[in-house]
Amino acid sequence: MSSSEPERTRWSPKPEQILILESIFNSGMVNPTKTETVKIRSLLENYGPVGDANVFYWFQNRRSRSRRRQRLMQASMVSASANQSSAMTTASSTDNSPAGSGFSPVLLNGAGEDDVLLTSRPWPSFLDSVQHVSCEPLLYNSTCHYQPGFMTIFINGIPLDVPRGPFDVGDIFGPQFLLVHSSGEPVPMTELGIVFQGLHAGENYFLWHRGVDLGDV
Amino acid sequence: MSSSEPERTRWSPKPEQILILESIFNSGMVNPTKTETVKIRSLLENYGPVGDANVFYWFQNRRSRSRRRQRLMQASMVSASANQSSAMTTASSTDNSPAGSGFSPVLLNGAGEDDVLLTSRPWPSFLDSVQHVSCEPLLYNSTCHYQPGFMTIFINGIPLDVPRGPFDVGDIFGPQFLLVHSSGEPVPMTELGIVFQGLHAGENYFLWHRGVDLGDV
DNA sequence: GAGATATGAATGAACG
DNA sequence: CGTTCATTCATATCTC
Repeated sequence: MSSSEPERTRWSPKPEQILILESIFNSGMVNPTKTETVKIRSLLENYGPVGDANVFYWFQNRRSRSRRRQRLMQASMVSASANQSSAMTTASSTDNSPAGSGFSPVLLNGAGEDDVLLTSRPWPSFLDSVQHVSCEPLLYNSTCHYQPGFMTIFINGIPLDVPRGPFDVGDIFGPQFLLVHSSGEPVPMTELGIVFQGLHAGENYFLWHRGVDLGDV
Repeated sequence: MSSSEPERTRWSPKPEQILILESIFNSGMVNPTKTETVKIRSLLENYGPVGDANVFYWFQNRRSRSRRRQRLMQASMVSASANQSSAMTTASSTDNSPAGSGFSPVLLNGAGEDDVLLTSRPWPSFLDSVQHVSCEPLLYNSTCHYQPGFMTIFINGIPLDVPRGPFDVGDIFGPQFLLVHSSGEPVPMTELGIVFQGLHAGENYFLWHRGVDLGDV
């Protein structure tokens, strides 16, 4: 009977899997090839059942929604010139970063140690010693303490307001950190630790602890 | 402390905003473009803070749930269609309550039924003696027997194809019925029962039995 | 004020 | 790739 077990369950990525996927995406690999997809899948399998299609769809959706959000944001910016007061409003979520939902630092290694995926990119063992800094476009800050001249970034999912323009890295993050763009390029700063260009909304950075060697990844 | 409790509050549309959204949806614009979404958003902002994403989600959910309801309704109606000949020519002022299937005949007034909610209208007791005619925009006709020149309407959840243009009411529904728009206005027709303007996709009508007095609601 | 319902938000899957 | 569908999660609202 009727045994056609409906059982249609769609894939629900585990937190660890999401973290891996986000890390990969934010590292710049936004559109993995078939081969890379398979590698990623095998990495994810250490944390639960997952298929290549799931990985494929995940990246497809991630790209799509990332762009859509940017588009919507621009559109709303255009008409935002009208009403000052309440300005940016509600809606929700930027993206991921389930702040405080039992996430820990960064950890990426853990399981599939051997043969880490991303051979082509500066991806890392030093990952577990850095902080992930995500500069969300500040689209939806319904809750916030937003104030002009500042932007909200997320460090490992925890929000923090920083100046939009130049600022002192040591002042904000502590003297032991450098900022590295997700591309691998360090953010230019003076020897006094002043970043002139500020952080770019929508980009991802890493807070790199000076003690770690970046050269040999 | 410090508990910057994210305090994620989700958008709660104001009654005026819901009315606007419902009006737009019922006028046939069930899937606004991005540009239209932005315009709608700015319209809604006159009554409270709202973002593009809210509008986007609202329409997406509205479509989805409208469809789901139609599906469920049809499904539960199927069971009831066992005997009775063809249909609706019998003004079912009598309800046959389908044993505990949750749904019964028409009743629209009941709870916060979906399409109604415009409380300001002359909404009446004679409702339970009429047939609910919903003109869904025929968006999703994957299943259907759709053919050009016709549109699908739902009478108490049962689909029926009618011409898009003028048609003879008596011919389609039987001589004892009039069509009344959900606003309470009868649909204009000649004394021969010909409706010239046809039915408007997305609108809701009632098949009104001529024996019932419309005057005193 | 606990449970049921309504609904905003999110997202996996898939279509065109 | 943009868009849409279906399902699920989370929370607001309602009811007893």
